[in-house]
Amino acid sequence: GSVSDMLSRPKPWSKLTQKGREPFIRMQLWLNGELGQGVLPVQGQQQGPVLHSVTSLQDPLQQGCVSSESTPKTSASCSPAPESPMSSSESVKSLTELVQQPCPPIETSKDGKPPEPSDPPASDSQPATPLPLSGHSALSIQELVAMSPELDTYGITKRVKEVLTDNNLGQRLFGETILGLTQGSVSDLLARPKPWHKLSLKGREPFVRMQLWLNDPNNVEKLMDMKRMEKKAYMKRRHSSVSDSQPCEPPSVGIDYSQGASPQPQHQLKKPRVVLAPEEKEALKRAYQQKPYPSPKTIEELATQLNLKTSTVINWFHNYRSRIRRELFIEEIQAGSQGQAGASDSPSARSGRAAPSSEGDSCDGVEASEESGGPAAAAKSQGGPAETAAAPEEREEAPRPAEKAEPPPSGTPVPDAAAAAADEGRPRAPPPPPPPEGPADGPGPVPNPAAAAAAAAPAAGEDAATSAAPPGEGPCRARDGADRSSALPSTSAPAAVRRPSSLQSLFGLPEAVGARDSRDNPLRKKKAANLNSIIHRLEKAASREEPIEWEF
DNA sequence: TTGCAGTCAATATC
DNA sequence: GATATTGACTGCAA
Repeated sequence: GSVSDMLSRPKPWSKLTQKGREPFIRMQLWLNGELGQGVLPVQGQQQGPVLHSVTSLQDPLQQGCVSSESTPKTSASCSPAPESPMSSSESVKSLTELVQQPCPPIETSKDGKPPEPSDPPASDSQPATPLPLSGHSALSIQELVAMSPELDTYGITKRVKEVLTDNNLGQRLFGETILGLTQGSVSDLLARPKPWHKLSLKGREPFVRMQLWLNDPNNVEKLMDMKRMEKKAYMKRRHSSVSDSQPCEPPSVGIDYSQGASPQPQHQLKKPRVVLAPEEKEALKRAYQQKPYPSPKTIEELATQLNLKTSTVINWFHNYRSRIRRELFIEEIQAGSQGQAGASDSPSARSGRAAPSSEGDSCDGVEASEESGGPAAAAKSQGGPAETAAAPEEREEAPRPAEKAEPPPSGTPVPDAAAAAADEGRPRAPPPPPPPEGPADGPGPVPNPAAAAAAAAPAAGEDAATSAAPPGEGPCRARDGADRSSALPSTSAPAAVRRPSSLQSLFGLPEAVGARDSRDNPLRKKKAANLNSIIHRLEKAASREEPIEWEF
């Protein structure tokens, strides 16, 4: 009966208690083959050990995150190769060790990368899988991910960034060597980590890897070695190619996809990257504001009017929604941590980030923030409607320059921002032909895309929506204050509740939540008001469209 | 079929 | 040269 219930109505990980997670861990182990023996000791003596191990496993990861170093526990060599039929308890145990060891299990050798077998030590058995994981460690990672306690993704990335920066290590090297990801992904991950509970198993993997890496006392040295080796290899390549007077190919490790065949095809295969013009983006954003989930027909129209492929429009919406969502997460986290510790820690990290980084986008985030009203819900409800709701809020952000990043660009718009700002400012967006900017920029591929888009976008009725954002501006963090409470849920709330102690230190956002708000009170009030209107509109929209549980 | 999470990889910026 | 941004793609789930 329990099984049936569990299989048909599994609770989300974050809602489970330690005990409640156990069955899932078992299932995961089973799926991984670790419990294949079919002799899973349900109850009985074994149960004890199993549980014990499982629980104990939490520490390694957490510790690290906290700053442990405490017990580098250098357990012998890493060779607890699971694989072999071992009892679940054993397997778990081995994992624990794995994490604790100053292990550096992950190494990469992505294609031509010179990575050399750098530290053959760790890799015992199995040849590495395509990814940087070495043999069994790949398996272990997955298991670790499955059983890992909630990790402070923000804290982890923060530390990683610090370590990388302090040691002058690049994201590319780190990503390819430690995470098995490309530079762009690493950058994105470090800049916009999603909260643990919002991550899928796969999405958690990089964080577990990072945590393991942070726990490795020799992490930096190892990377440095890699760096050196890479340099050497590069020099060698260069030398040889030069001496051979051969036009050396791009340093890109000469991936030979082209092998065998002529290198030509490669070029042809390359699709030129589509780069949307600012006007086009504006138009799309505007359309998004009115309808975050446009119908195929609308997409079609948009594509036509903007002279883009429908797939491009579709992709754009997907990406935009998802990125806005992420911005939201970050804001929540940052807000949380800010409140708590002021800037202390890593000045660079947070502040730097917040401001400059995604500027325009962060602003998007901003918009996102406003979504907050819904967003919270959105986040919570996973996408769906909530977002829709949120969306309306979106106002175009003022893309570009720094200032906007700043706090109170509100009243006074900035050049381009102006347009956008205008929109917001100008209540009821619909009235005024939305795209004043179009012209400004000059000859856009599309005559008046924005307008077109706007037009295209149904939305109609709730123009209100558009206007949504009152003078709000305060793009980023709008929601903070007000919404925070509700929004936060995901990220911190649950966590905090669950494991206060560790989490606290890990996540660094204690109950301070409320406290920090004090900072920009004025703004917050405004935003709060903003939220109200947003909520109002959302509810309206809700009634009209889909049923949702609006939780504000 | 649709939406989303994760990524890649080409570009843009710094 | 390193990092940030972003359009596109893959795989999965509902």
